[in-house]
Amino acid sequence: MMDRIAQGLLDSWKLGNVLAADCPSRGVLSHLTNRWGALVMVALATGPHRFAELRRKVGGVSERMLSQTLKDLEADGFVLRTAHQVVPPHVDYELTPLGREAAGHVVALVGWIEGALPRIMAGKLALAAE
Amino acid sequence: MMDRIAQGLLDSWKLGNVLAADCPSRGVLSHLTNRWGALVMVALATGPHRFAELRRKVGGVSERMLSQTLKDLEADGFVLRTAHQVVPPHVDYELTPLGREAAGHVVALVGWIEGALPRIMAGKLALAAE
DNA sequence: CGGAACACTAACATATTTGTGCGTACTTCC
DNA sequence: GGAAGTACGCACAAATATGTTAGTGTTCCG
Repeated sequence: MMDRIAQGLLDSWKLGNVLAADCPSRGVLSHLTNRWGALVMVALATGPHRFAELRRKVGGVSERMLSQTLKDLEADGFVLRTAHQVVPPHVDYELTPLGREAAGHVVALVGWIEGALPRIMAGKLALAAE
Repeated sequence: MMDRIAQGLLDSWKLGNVLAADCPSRGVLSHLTNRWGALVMVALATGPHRFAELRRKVGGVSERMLSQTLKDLEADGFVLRTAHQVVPPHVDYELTPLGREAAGHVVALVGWIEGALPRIMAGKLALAAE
């Protein structure tokens, strides 16, 4: 059933594309799926955040990586950066409409992983025990 | 609207988890989202494949990376490896039921990217032109 | 009989990603 | 007055990811 759905999607989208080494979608995919991209999207899915706020929310990210990641996502048009010209700097990051669509899928994937985690871990234990 | 949905999912799943640096889901996420993991899942979504067949289908992957990726996905319980004991080796890879669930989300994300690519590229051009 | 295909693996070299520490120009809090 | 917070950029180091090459043992093909 899932196979039929997947096959249908593959056919309708002519999904040979990403599988081709030189498709531009590879770049976008990597921004959304590298170590921090997905996490930032998840964090932003709940609304606008300031830089330091994001940094605290996404556990383990360094300032450097966060700004890098945000820059990539901004360049892809997923994130809107708004800098208020005040003296202690104040910058807001939020998802664009396009970003919200992307975030929906990322959140779905991440959410599924979390939900399936018990089953995944159980499978790992079974393999390890054999 | 999307925000409300995302917020709801986040709350119901207590999604602080992935955002926490030490959640095991981080590992699974990285296997599904690193350079080749997602592509292999997409390729396998259409049915079982042999090693060399996958290698040809996923553009640009080296033998080393492919076997590494497959091993990771197998360890997560997403891929089932079946080795037929014949003399020119013959090994089949296919998604497990769990893997099919995961692949559904990955295919959805990748598919969306391909569909949204025109809009994404248009946005990039607009930014570059300014 | 030479060569390709199969499904890998080990060793090594390189590329890319990520982290760390420092500096900024100012303000607010104690 | 000293410390901390703000949103980064830069240079350098370390870690990780990826690629390259060569090799395995057999069988089929020309």
